[in-house]
Amino acid sequence: METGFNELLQVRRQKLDELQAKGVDPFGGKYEVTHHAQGVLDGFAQLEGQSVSIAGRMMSKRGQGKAGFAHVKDLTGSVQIYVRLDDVGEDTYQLFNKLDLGDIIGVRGTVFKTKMGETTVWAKELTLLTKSLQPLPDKWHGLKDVDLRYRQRYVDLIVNPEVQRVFVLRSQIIKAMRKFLDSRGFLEVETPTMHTIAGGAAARPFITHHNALDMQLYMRIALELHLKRLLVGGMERVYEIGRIFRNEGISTKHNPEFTMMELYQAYADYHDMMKLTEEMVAFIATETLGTTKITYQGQAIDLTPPWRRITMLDAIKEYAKVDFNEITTDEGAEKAACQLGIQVEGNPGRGKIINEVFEAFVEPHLVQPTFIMDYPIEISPLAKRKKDNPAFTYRFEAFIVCRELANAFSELNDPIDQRERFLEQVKQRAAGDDEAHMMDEDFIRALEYGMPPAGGLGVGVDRLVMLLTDSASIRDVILFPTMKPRED
RNA sequence: GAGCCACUAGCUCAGUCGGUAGAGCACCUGACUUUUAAUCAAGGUGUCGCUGGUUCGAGUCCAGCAUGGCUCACCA
Repeated sequence: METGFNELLQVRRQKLDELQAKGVDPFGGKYEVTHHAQGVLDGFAQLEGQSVSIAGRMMSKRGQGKAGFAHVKDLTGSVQIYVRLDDVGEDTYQLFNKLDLGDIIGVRGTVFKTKMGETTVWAKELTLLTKSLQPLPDKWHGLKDVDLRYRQRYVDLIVNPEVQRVFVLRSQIIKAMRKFLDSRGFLEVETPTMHTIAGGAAARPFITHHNALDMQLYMRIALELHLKRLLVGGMERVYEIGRIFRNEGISTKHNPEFTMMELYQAYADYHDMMKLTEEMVAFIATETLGTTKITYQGQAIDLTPPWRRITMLDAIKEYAKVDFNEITTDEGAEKAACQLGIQVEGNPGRGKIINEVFEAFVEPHLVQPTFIMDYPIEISPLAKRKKDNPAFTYRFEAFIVCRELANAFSELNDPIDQRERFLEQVKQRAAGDDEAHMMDEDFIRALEYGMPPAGGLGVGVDRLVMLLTDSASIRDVILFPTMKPRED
């Protein structure tokens, strides 16, 4: 036997050896499952006295000498089994006696209700399907250690039922999103995750290397530029749900890799995108939760369309009592920000100052779903310029519980303007802003072939899942969040 | 990247003034043929995150480091 195990691990390995010595396969094979736990509970009226076979992990055991009870947990829930020496025979009863919490078993038996009124499977046969060699966490307190929960998510899923619920919901949310978009004629596509130019967003990329080509590659930071190339190619409605990677800080709202949905619709504008956003979120909520009225961390949120629409400047006027319509110079903007108590470093310019004022004074109020419209051009290098005010763009972000949920615009399809915007970004990059965009000549060339006017939308899928599952941390909606390795 | 906090048995947690390391669950042995956080009796589990320092003596005090959590910065 291997050494260096603590007593608990040694005992389980010893049991494994004993089972094998008796000819029992502790890591068995196929098992005919006719019912799930919840199905047995729900179907009691029809199933009483009938034979069922279930399989799952034994989570509790109460021996009573020559009989005993246990709970078997599967994907749907857990159901009690009743094992009696008289019914299963000496060998099987010995096996049952030796079972550990965490072992995976198959049980065939008849459905009945105990004296205490619990629907239970009265075992006629019991089969060990997988011996568990590691002890489970405390059956009452579960696994609380957050570090361990994320590192050993498999254990978290076994012992904390609400965790499983979140990830089932996540799957349903994404399914509902696809259903909504497919029904509106959007085509799902896949574009490269490794880019020669990391574009489409302001973010630091991960850098990797291709050996055979001996070249540097970036993990994508957005889906945008490839999807827009597809509009040029004539794919009028496209979307992608995909992983993107940003080499930035980790927090309860940020994981280095996360899931984004982006879509592009030819001949639409950002008003269409607002309508689509609110309808899609409402659809997903209804489909998965059965309602558009939800609670997030104790706050009541109403996702029912239409959502509030307000321009960034009007919102600032409302919450900060400053009208940037009347402040047209960089100097004036800087002065106004100073008066509001915002530190301005360098010469960020009016647009970035407006955005900082917005973040400080408006964002904390955006609890209910709100579209903030018309972002400054300086921070929107891929959005179409407003006809009546070229300092702003046809861009909006959707906010819920003070967080950005979606970002969208009427897409810039003027290649000459786009080149100038990229050049401005390149200048900022040269000045030390390593989150500024890179020049993408091929994207410009694509626009020169002609991209139809279009609306585009990006939705942070993880944040949507957080909202709909009432999760406080992004790590609670990502199965295996990024963690530093621990010295074991 | 900065500040604060946490880290003790497989899990959840106590640990007083610096003086031989504790409980519940889990585990082991026994009793119990409708229990349900089953119960009853008996058993003992440990690199007190790591490395140093102070001290006759450190889980406890001090310093550094690791990992995590929260807040902030960056960002979505």
